[in-house]
Amino acid sequence: METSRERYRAQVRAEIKRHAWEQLATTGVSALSLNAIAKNVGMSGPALYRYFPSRDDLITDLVRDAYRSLADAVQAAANVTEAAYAIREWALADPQRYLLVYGTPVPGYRAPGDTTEISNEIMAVLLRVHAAEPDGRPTAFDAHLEEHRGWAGVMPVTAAVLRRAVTFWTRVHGVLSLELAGHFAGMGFDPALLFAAEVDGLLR
Amino acid sequence: METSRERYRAQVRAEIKRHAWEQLATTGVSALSLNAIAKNVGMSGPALYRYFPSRDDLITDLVRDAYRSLADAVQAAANVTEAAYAIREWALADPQRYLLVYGTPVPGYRAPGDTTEISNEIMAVLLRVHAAEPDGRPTAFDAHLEEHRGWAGVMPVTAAVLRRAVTFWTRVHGVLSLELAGHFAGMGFDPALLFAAEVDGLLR
DNA sequence: TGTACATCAGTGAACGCGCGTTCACTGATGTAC
DNA sequence: TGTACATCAGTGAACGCGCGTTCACTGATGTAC
Repeated sequence: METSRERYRAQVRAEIKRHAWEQLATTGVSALSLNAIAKNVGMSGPALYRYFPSRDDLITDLVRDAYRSLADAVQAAANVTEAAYAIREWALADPQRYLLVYGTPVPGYRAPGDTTEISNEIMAVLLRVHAAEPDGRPTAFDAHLEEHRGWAGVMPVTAAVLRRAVTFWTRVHGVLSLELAGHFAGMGFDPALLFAAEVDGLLR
Repeated sequence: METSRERYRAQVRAEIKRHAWEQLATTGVSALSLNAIAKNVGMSGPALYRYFPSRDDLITDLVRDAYRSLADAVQAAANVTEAAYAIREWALADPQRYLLVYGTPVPGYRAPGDTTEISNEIMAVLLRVHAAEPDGRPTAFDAHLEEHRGWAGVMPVTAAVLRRAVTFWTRVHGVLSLELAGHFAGMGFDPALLFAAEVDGLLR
C-alpha cells in the first residue's frame, strides 16, 4: 500500500530528475550541479539530500533511466532498419542522454551494476533482429566471437549474428556520435542520408 | 633571430603542455586544472599566465596539437588499411587525446578556427587513400554528396570516394570510441580483431 | 668592461565564485490511543 | 473526534575546498650607452 507521503516523495524525485535532465541537456554531465537543480526545482540545495544521498547517486539514477528508456525505445523493433531508426530517434530527441550512456566516460564515475542487465536487454534486441537477416560474408572475427559469446547469454544465435550485431552497434554509434558531437556541421551534407546509407550497408 | 629568452619561453610552454597532457590522460578535459598543472610543473598558479592567457587558450593549444599530431600520424599512409591502423595506434597511444578531438564536446568550449585546416588535411589523406580503391556499391548518398562536396576542397575525386572516406571515418570512429570508452570491456572479445574485420569490410 | 635602465619571469596574497555536503532546527503531516 | 507523539520535508548557516584570475611586488636577465 502506498502512503501519500510515498506518493509525494516519488513525485518530487521525478521532478528533480526532470530538472536534472533539463540541465544535462544544456551543460553536459560534468557540469551537472545539485545546487542549480535544487534552485530550479524551487528548493534549497540541502533539501535534495532527502531524495538522493549524493550527486553520484543522482547521476546513477539518470544513467539507469537513460538505459531503460533506450531499451524500451528499441524493444518494439521488428527488424534491423527499425532498430537503427529507433536508436537514432532516441538519440536525436536528447543528445546528452545518448552521450551520457555512450559518450566519453566521466572520469571518476563508475556505472551502476544493474545497467549491465539493461544493456544485455538492448543487445538481445539487436541479436533478435539480426538473426532474421542473412549472415553476409563470414570474417575471421566470427571464429573469435564464437569463443567469446558469453555476453549473448543463452540466445541460440550463430557467431555471424553476434558479429553483425556488434557491427550494427559500432556503425550506428559511429555516425550518431559524430553527428551529435557536431563534427559534420561544417560539411554541409545531411547526416540523415549518411545514416540511411550506413543502415542500408548493414543489410547486405 | 631567437633570443635566449624566447628559447626559454618555448621550453617552459612545452613543459606546461607536457604536464597538461599528463593530467588530461588521467582526469579528462573537463577536470583539467591550471593550478594542478602549475604545481606539477613546479611553479605557482599565476605564473602560468605568463605563458597562456587563460585556461581556454591552453586547451585550444592542446586541441590544435592533437589535431596536428593526428594529421602527422596519418600522413604517411599509403592505403586505406595503413590509414586505419595509423589512426588506431594514435588513438590507443593516448585515449584522452583522441577523445579531446572526437569525443563528447566540452559544453562551453569552441574549437579554434584553424583546426578546420588541419581537419581538412586529415580528410585529404582519407580521400587520397580511397581514390586508389574501387568504389563499391553506389548509394543514394553519393548523389547528395556530389551537391555538398565543398569540404573536399579542390581534390578531383568522385562522389563515391567522398562517400567512402566519410564511411571510413564513421566506422573507424565507431569501433575506436566504444573501445576507448570501455564499452567492450565486459564482453571478452578482442577489439583489435573487431577493428580488423571492420577495416576489411571497408575494402569490399 | 662597467654602469643605468628596461624587460620580464615568477611569487604570495587576495577576490569572488560555486561546488558537494553536514548540521541543528522549524513546522507540517501522519499515526496511535 | 480529539489529543500526544513521532516522523519527516525543507530551511539557513556553515565548512572546507578548489577553481580561474588579478594585482602589486621582487629579483633576475637582457639591452643600450
